[in-house]
Amino acid sequence: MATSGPVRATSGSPIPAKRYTKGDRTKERIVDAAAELFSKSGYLAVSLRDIAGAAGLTHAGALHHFPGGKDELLMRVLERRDQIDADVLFDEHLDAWDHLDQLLHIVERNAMTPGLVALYAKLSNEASDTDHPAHTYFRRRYEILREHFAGILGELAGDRPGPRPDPDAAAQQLIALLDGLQTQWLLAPDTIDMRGRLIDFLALLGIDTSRWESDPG
Amino acid sequence: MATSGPVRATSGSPIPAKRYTKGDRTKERIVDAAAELFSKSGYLAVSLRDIAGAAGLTHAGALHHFPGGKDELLMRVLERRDQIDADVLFDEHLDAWDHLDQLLHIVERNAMTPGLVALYAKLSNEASDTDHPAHTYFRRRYEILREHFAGILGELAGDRPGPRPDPDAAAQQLIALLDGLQTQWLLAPDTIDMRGRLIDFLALLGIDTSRWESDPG
DNA sequence: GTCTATACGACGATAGAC
DNA sequence: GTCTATCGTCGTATAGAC
Repeated sequence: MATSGPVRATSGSPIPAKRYTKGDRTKERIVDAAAELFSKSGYLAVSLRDIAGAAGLTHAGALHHFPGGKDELLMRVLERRDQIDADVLFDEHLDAWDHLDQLLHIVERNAMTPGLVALYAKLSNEASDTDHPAHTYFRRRYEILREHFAGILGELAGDRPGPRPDPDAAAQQLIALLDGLQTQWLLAPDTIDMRGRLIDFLALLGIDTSRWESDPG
Repeated sequence: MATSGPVRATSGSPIPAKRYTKGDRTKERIVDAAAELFSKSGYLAVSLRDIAGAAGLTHAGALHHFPGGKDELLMRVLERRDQIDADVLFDEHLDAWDHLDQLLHIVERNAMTPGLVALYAKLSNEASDTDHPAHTYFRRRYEILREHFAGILGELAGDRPGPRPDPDAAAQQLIALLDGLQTQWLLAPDTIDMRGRLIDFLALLGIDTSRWESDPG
């Protein structure tokens, strides 16, 4: 970190905050277009030419900004979305109950953005191949989520009597339930109430779910 | 069904059990190759030329036997595998406890065939697109599974006291858990004990899991 | 009925001109 | 920074040899 600044001694201009070049704006346009098209049609059905066209250039032009090609573009879309969730999930000022509230909110929002949910669902399974471009990304993602929910569930389990289930195992189950519900919901949206099944599961864990009993207002 | 037999009157030979033509054998070789390649690399990464090559002919030759192309080949692979599971899952001579035993066995077998598990996991999420070749297949598959486990869980819930959860909702949760555990297990096999987490969940439902307490012998 | 040869359009990707 | 041109591969389709 100590060497990140410009150090050219002979030049009078230290190359300062030349933020937001034309290329940066183009990059953003491309990622915007990619996010919208991926959300609507998934990853595989969208071509680089489609994305570039929606952003107003050719596919070769887009490749100049994202040398990694379609894969890199995908990662940028994922990271941007993840940042939003991370901000609400990992707010350290919140307690365990607030964190569960946030989870409920994310589930409710997901139910309104099937495109992006489908993208994540497809990718998290494609990425099981070790050499998939998003493999380490998803491995790490699940690791973090598991740790996060294990902490929350462990905290809440302390509130009540009875046998104490392993919080890490419960976190694995919770995440698995969320993913699996999405699979069924994407296939047949009308038959699956993701929010309801999540609350059911929390109740099975012995958590007081009365605060979420009625439908979201 | 009444018209399935040969009816040629003038010929002395009624074209009887001329089973297993050369084409049938070729068909089988192609499906075998497709199953192996799909299991190893998924559906999308495998080309029709790869499959045909592994079966010893050109891609055009394979298209003669499967005019539906790659899609039809996929369905044949899925149907063949499903037949095996269906035989053990839907045996009407078994009671609810036996059915859960069968489920445990399938989970244990799955833990030894990651390729095929990965194929199913990827496909069931790809197939969320309405026009995917396997969409209706998976929709129906989940419908059947849900009905199956709802019956089992409803039966077992009757055995014990306390509040009666909706069997259909519990079945959705059970299937979701199985799918979601697979996703995590495929990404990081060492960190996930699918059998253990399944038993945990059954215990949460109030089912006596003492019969599965120790590791499989 | 079984299969090869060949061609089409679209894809991801690269090289090099402007 | 963006383009055109080009490559190899994909799924698919058709004609015709055997």
